[in-house]
Amino acid sequence: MTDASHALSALADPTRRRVFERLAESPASVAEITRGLTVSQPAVSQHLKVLREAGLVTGTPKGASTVYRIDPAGLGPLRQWLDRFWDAQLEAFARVVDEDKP
Amino acid sequence: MTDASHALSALADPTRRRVFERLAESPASVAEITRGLTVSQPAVSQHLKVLREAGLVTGTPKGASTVYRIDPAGLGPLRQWLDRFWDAQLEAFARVVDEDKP
DNA sequence: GGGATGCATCAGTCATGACTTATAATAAGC
DNA sequence: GCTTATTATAAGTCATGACTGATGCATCCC
Repeated sequence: MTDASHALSALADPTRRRVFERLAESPASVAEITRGLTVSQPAVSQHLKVLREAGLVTGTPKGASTVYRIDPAGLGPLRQWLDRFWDAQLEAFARVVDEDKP
Repeated sequence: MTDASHALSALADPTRRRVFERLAESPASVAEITRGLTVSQPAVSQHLKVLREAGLVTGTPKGASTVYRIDPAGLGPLRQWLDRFWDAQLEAFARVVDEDKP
């Protein structure tokens, strides 16, 4: 029902959102991600851990470094959750229209 | 670009999400919302303020009470933001497929 | 008008989490 | 093998924000 909660709380943080947006452009290592930000490397690793546990990104070891990429299925639950309210809104609107009938 | 940030941080909180979900079913007063939860009335008012400032709900005074309802346009930016990554993912996939060609 | 109800704001408490530096662990290159 | 590079974890600090009770302010009803 609300497995979107993980995605929501993960993406609520601005820094974590920037990490996610960075990976949306192309896969990158932790060092590469860190270069684009103003926080330390451990901070980036911690953010990546949260994003990983939320199913939003995946990390695959590549030699000494680890390449992170977006998990395509990660945003699914959030999208679904959002659509529920979209539908609910349409229902509510239909209800109001219905009440206007004699 | 990321006006979705307000919506994200607003919906990241579980209690606030429950308030939002409650209003998705039907408009309600603050007292009615509070009845469905386990937090105090001031807490609900504070959550409603955040949701209001995020453009997710609207409150209209009705006599002594205030009726809150979902703002249909509120989730728009968040949906749009989400779709950006959906598209980016498709692009990335197309790029990979392209690279496989001789 | 006076009491009651419904909501918002104030002030204060407390937990969570975002960040830091330091350090451990693993892999690559000389 | 030893140094260097890359990442993950540990420990600690600090700010933010979610909650509470108390209070102010309207509005309705008698």
